[in-house]
Amino acid sequence: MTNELVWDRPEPPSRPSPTPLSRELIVRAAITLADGGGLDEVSLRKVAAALNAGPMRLYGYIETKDELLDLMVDEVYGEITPPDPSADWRTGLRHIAHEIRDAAKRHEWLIDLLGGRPNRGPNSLAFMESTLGTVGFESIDDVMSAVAAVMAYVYGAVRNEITEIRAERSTGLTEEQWQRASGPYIERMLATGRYPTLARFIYEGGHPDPAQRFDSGLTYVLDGIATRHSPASKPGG
Amino acid sequence: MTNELVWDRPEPPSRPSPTPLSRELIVRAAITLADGGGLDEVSLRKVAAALNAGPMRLYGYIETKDELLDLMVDEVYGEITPPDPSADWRTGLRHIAHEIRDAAKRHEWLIDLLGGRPNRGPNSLAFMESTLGTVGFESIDDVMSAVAAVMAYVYGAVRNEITEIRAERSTGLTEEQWQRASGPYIERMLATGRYPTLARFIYEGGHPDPAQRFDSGLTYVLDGIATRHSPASKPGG
DNA sequence: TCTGTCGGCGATACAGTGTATTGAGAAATA
DNA sequence: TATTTCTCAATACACTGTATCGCCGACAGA
Repeated sequence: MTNELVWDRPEPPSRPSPTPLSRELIVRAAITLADGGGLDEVSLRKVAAALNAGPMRLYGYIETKDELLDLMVDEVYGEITPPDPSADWRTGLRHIAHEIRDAAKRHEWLIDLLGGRPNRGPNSLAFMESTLGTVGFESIDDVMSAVAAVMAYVYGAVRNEITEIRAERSTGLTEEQWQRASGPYIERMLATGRYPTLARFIYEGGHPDPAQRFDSGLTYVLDGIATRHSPASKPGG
Repeated sequence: MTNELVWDRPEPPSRPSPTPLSRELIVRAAITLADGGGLDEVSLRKVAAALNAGPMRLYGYIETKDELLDLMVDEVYGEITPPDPSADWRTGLRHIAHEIRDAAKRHEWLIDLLGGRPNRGPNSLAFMESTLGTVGFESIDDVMSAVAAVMAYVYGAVRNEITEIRAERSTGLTEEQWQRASGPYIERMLATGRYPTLARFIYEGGHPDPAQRFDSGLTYVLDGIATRHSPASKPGG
C-alpha cells in the first residue's frame, strides 16, 4: 500500500473548464512560493490560490503534500549539470559538490527537504547515476563509500551555511558584527569564564568567506579519499 | 426538564493541587514523548497532558514551542561525554563523532532539530568548548576548519543513516531486501536502462554495517585533515 | 471575619494546517 | 433528450501554536 507509482503518474484528462493544471505547473508554483517566502509559504491552499484553483483541486494531480515536496526536490535536481564524463574523480566530485551548494543557495528551502526522505525521482536518480559514474575506482564499495562521504559532508556543510544565513537575516546582522556587537546572551555566557576556548575562538578567529570554507572542508574529504584509494585510470574501467 | 442532581456535581476544580512544574520537567516530558513516537508527538497540548496540565500552563515556563525544541536539543547535548583532554586530536574528534551518532540513535528526532537553528544552550556551548579544545593545532583558523568539516560530515552521515532507518521501518523491509524484492517503482526505473551505473551498484554493491560505513567516512575526513596540518604537540599550546 | 486585589491557570477563541466527504453542475454517452 | 459519469469546489474535521479573557483561590488590609 505504501505509495509507489509516485513519479510517473499519468495526467488526468485536462478538462479545459478553468485554467488547465498539471503537475509541472503545480510544482513550479510551489517552488516560486518557496523561493519567495520559504517553505512556510507552501501550503496546499496557497499553492492552489496561486493557480486560481481551490485547494482540493490539487489532489487530482498529487496524492499528498509530501509528494509535492518530493517533486519540488526532484525538480531542483534537474537543475544540476552533471560533471564532464572525462573528468577525473576529484574534479568530478568537486563539481557536483559545488553544484549542490549553488542549488541550495538558489533555493534556500532545499536543504530542509533534502535529507528528510529518500529522493528517488528521475532527476535524483540521474544525479546519482552521473555522480557514481564519475568515480572510477575498481571496487564498487570503495566508490559508494567515497561518494557517500562527500555527499554527507556537502549536506552538513550546506546546512550549516544556510542556517547561518538565516540567522543573519533574522537578526539583521552579520555573524561578525553580531559577535562584536554582540548578542548579549552569548556575551554573558562567555563572560562566565566557563568557555575560555570558545571565547578565544570567537574573538580571535578569522572569518574566511563561506565558499572558501566550504571548499577547504571538501578538500579534506577528497584528500582523505585519495590517501586510501588508487587514482585508478579513468577510461576503460 | 429541570435536570439537576445537584449533590454529586463533579467536584469543580478545587485546586487539585496542580503538580508543580518546571522547565526541566517539561523538557523531559517532551523528550519522552519524542523518543516514543517521534517529533509529531511533541505538541504543546500533548506535552501538557502528559504533565496533567492545560496547554497554556506551559507558557509560564516557556516562551514558544521553538524554545522548547531548543531546550530538548540542549538536554541531549548534556548526555554527551567530552573526550579525554589528554587524547590527541584524532581520537578526540573520533570520540565526539561517535558520541553524536550514538545520541542521535537514542533520540531519533534529534537530527531533525540539529541543523535547523543555531544551538546556543549551555550544554551545546560546553560541547563546542570541549570539541575545540581537543584539537591542538597552532592556527585557530585551522582548528575551526577541521572541526567544522568533521561536524558537517557527522551531521550529514547521521542524517542519512536515520533517514534510512525510518524508511526501513515504514516499509517493514531492510534496504537490502527492498532492493531485491523490490520496490516496483525503482525496479521499473532501473529497467528503463537509463541508470546503468546505478543499477550495477544497487545489484552488486555490498552492504557494510552502518557503524562501519560511518567510521570509514569519518576516517576520510580525519585523514584529509592530517595531510594538511601538523600533528602539533598537545600540551602547552 | 469581611473585603478587595492580585495572580496563576483553564477555557475559549482564532487563524492556520492537511485531507475526507459531499454535492453540484457540466460533459459524455445512450 | 435522458442518463450516467466525472471534475471540481464547498464544507467539514481534527489538529496545530498561541492571544485573550475570566474564574477562583489565596493573600493583605480593615
